[in-house]
Amino acid sequence: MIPFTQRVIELIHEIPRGQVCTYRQLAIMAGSPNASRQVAWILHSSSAKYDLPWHRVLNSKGNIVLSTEEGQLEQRTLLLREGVPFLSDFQVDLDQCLWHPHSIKK
DNA sequence: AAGGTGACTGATG
DNA sequence: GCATCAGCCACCT
Repeated sequence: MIPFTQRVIELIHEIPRGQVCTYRQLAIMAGSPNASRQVAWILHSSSAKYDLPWHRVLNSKGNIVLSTEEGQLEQRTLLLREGVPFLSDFQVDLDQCLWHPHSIKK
């Protein structure tokens, strides 16, 4: 059985350029709908280690939510460079760029 | 083995 | 829309 963490990491790798995903969505796809905090924890602890496109992961409202200010700025820069549309400085337009891999239920 | 820790989320006032 | 609150869960000490 594939561990939850590895599952999430694989999913993040599948996020296409120019599109984004939410913590919750990843948790759902990884099989634990309510483990969004754990998804965040994974990003926090092993984004560099597994070479993840961590910048394509946002919270449920499409906001950039990082613990550090530098991180926020960096994420915004990376997303802008991929052509992701922003509604405001730190909020992307989920309607336009949310990743739809399969059917996601709410 | 028990308790702590998040880059979270939805409900509520 | 903003602030609080209380669930949530896999991983780390």
